[in-house]
Amino acid sequence: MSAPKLIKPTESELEILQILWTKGLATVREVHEELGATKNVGYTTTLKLMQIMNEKGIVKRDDSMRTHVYQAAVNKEKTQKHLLSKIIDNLFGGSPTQLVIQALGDDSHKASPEELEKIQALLNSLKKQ
Amino acid sequence: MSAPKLIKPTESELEILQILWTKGLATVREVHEELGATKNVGYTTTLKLMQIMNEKGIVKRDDSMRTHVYQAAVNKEKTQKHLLSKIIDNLFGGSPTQLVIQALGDDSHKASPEELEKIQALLNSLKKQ
DNA sequence: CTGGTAATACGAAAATAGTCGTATATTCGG
DNA sequence: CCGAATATACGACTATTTTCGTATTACCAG
Repeated sequence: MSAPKLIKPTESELEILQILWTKGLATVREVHEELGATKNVGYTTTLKLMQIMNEKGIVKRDDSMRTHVYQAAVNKEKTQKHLLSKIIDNLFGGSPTQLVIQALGDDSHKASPEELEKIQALLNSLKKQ
Repeated sequence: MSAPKLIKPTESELEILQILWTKGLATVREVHEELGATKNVGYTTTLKLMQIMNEKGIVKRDDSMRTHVYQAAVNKEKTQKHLLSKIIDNLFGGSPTQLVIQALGDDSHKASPEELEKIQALLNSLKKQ
């Protein structure tokens, strides 16, 4: 079972994916400990989750060693795009503009001037079409 | 039980909320029929969902008539902002810019020139700070 | 070798979400 | 008044997600 066409990770799975996307390779223990920063669940819970994700094809693992090494099997940008698309439909009635406006206006996640420039650049290229 | 501090509507609840946000007031049947455009579930399913939402305080209803009339009890923008904030953390590692970039690049939800102008306007006002 | 630590496997409980059937009540046309 | 249509209430079944206990196996320090 390789990478599935339609990926719909659950919330917990997303937390794990984020860690894997950042670290590249990681053991269950490493993931578990990083999770511990925000969450508090048992080790076997994390383990089980990652085993399930492996079955679903969301992650891959190298089990040639006693301590298995995991990595994400789904592309970060693709996954983000896919889920975002759902959210645009579910939460913003299909309007990405509304989403962008809310996101830029989110006081708890302010964008820096450099980031605003990035968005400006993208906006410029979109306008040229 | 009035409007709860932390609102976390499920997917189905979000679909119903969207309809209520648009219509303002609506009966179960009206919501159900609008839902029927994209989904296909039994009437009592929609009813039950809305009853549960009422218990949770997500919607309010006027049951002085035989046919109850519902309305959203949570603010649209607040809810969007709240959920978006979670998504920024869960899916984009806390970076709203990444989210905006992905959203604007979503081919299945293209933004019109007018919408791009709106975003430009917002961007301009953000840059002035 | 042996006991303690750490790893995976696995089953199953607990929590959450979604679905619908059936009972019952109300309304209304004829 | 009667029956069909339409409402709500409510329980229960299914599926999915999250959680963890327990068993088993591997590794290592002494």
